[in-house]
Amino acid sequence: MADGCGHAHGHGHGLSGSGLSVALDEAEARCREAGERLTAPRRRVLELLLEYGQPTKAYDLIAAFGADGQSAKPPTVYRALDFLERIGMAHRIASISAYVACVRGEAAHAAAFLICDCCGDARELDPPSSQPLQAGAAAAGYRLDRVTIEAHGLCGACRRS
Amino acid sequence: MADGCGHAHGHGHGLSGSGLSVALDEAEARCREAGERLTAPRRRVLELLLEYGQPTKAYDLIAAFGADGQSAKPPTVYRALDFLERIGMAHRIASISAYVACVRGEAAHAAAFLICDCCGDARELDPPSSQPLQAGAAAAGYRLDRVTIEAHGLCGACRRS
DNA sequence: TGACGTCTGTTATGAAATAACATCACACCG
DNA sequence: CGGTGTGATGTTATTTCATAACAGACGTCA
Repeated sequence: MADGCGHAHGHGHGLSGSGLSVALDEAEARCREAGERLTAPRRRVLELLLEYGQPTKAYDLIAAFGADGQSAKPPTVYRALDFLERIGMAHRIASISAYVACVRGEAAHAAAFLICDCCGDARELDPPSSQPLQAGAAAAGYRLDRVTIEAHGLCGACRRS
Repeated sequence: MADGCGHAHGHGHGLSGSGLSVALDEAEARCREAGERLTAPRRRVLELLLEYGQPTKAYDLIAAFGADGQSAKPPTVYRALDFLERIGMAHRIASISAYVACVRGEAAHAAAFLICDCCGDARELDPPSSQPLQAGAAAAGYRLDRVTIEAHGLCGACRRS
């Protein structure tokens, strides 16, 4: 978490309790529909991401993976993250090397993030129309596959303090 | 360079010879105007980026840094990259952990990239209007600072082969 | 000329991600 | 039911990417 601004961080918007269970069960159902399996490690990583509700480092997930305080091995978590990303239940925010859960119902989709450089929190937006970008891509001969927008700045809470 | 598509890569658009010298001299002039110094390591890193003309890994720059085949130490290159990025003469493309020179005349600016997942080449576009994004940010209470768009896909050459 | 800010050189370490391979679980089909 | 193939996991090790920390050099401006 980028710091240096002297105020409380970690504003909590994560799921817990029944909200978490429900979200996980829905995720499992969505996977089944898509012919995919939400296996134990995948489910566990998704659970952690949903609990945290903010961009989380892969190694934090690795450290928190075991219910008993045991770490996972890196590939376990990275593979789960790849899976979740592939089916659109998580995103990687490359500019901060972190991962967030995504509750949108779509498979891998374009994503836009507002990222607070102070508290490290992020908010996912509906991406603005990619039409101008598509036009630019076509003009350059490119065929686009996936687009990510990462917008850095300060969130309201950090801006005011 | 992401590969696996069985055809030639490394389509060459880099600077060399007098074009390179001119670009470097211009860069030096622009720095001076801005009250910044294009010191030797900074100039060398910019030179390498301009020569390559495509996204380049930091450690490739490190390896190529010395004219005599000697490597630089990582901080030397990372500091130069930070500087070049700060004044808008280079960009980091986070999704592929690579760096590119930028010849636009503006200080640190929003950037949009088309990135070919096959040959690893990238093209910088004028970013589409950030207005919808700014609106979303304002609604969420964010004040934006810098925005990067990274669009992955296939370039014309790779798509056809 | 001396004090300050900035940049550099260097050593060392930390953080992020993947390679490679053996093993396991499951669906499908004969 | 048992074989077969595909995909997922467990495990060890390594690679790749980036920064911390500190000493010394350089320029500049009072």
